[in-house]
Amino acid sequence: MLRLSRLTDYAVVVLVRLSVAQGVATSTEVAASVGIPEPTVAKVLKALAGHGLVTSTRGAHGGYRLGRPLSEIAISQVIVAIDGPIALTSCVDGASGCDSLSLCPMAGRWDPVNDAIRTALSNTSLADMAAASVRRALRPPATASFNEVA
Amino acid sequence: MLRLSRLTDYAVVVLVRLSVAQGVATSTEVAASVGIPEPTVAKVLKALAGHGLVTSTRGAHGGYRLGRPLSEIAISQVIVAIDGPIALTSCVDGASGCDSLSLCPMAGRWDPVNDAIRTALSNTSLADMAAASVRRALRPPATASFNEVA
DNA sequence: CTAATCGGGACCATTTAGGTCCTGTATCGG
DNA sequence: CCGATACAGGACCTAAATGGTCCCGATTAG
Repeated sequence: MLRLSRLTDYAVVVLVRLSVAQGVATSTEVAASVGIPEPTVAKVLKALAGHGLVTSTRGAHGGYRLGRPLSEIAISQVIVAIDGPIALTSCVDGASGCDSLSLCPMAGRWDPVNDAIRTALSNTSLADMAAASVRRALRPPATASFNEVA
Repeated sequence: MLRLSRLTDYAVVVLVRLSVAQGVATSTEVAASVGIPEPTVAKVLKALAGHGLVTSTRGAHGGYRLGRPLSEIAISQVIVAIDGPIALTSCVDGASGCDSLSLCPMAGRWDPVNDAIRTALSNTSLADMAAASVRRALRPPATASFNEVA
C-alpha cells in the first residue's frame, strides 16, 4: 500500500513536540506528553539523534533538543533516519540480489520513480506539515496540554 | 523502508511483456517467458484486469491483452491496482482508526506529502521506465548509494 | 559516589505480504 | 451438445518484516 512505518509518524510527532518545548526534554517527558509508550519514543529519539535531527546530552539533567528548526527538516530526512534509505524496490541500483537477469534489464528501472519521490519528499518540511495541522485544529480543544501545540 | 510490494514490480514486468507480444497471451505463457511462478502471475493479471490495465478474454484461445499503450499507463495506476490506494500512513483523511486523538491533530498532516507523491507517480509512465531501461544499457555501472538521499 | 539519562543492542510477538490451491464460470472447437 | 481451455474469485498457509519491550553499559551533574 506504499505506506511508511508507524515509527516515522511517531518521529514527526516527537519532533514537533520538541520544537514546542524549546529546551531539552527527556525521552520520558516527550513520551508522556505525546501519548506514546516510552520505550518506543526512546527508540525513535535514538534514531533521530543518530542522524543529527536532534542533539542529545547524556547524564543527569540531560535530554534531547531539536537539532535545527522544523523548517529545515525535510520529511525525507525523517524517513531516512527511521526507515532507512528511500527506494521503492529492493532491487536498487547496485543491488546484487537480482536473480532473474532476464527481467531486471527489461523493466526494472525504478530509478526515475525513486528520484521523483525523493524530490517530492525533500520539498516538504516539517514546518509545512505543522502549518497544515494548525489550519486544521479549529475543533473543540480538549483539555490536554498537547493541543496547544498549534 | 518506503518500499512497495514485489507484486507491483512483477506487474510492471508483466505489462511490458504483454506490450511486446502484441496479441493475446495466457497467464501461463507470460509466466514462462518472464520467469515468475504461474499462480503469482495469474494473481497479478487478475488484479490488473480488474482495473482495466489489461483486458481479458475467457474460454479456449483466451488470454490477456494490453488495455492501452504503455505510454498511457502511469505507475501510479499500477500501484493502485496491485497495492491499493496510495497513502503513506494508515491514518488518512477520513479514516476513523485514529485512537490517539491527541497526536493526530498535532502533526499527522500527511496529505501534502501524499499528494506530492501521487503527482510524482502519475507523471511517469511505463513507457518512460522502459525507455530508461534502454538508456541504461549504455552507461557504466552507477555507484550512487542510498546515503545521498537528501 | 550516586542518581539520572542517553546509547545500543538482543529479543519476542504480532501483523502483513507473498505465494499456492481449489472451485466456479465463460467460450471455443469438434 | 459436450468437452477442453482459460479466466475469476476466493480461502488458505507460510515466512519475513515490523512494532514494541527490555536490559545493560556509558556518561554526566550534584
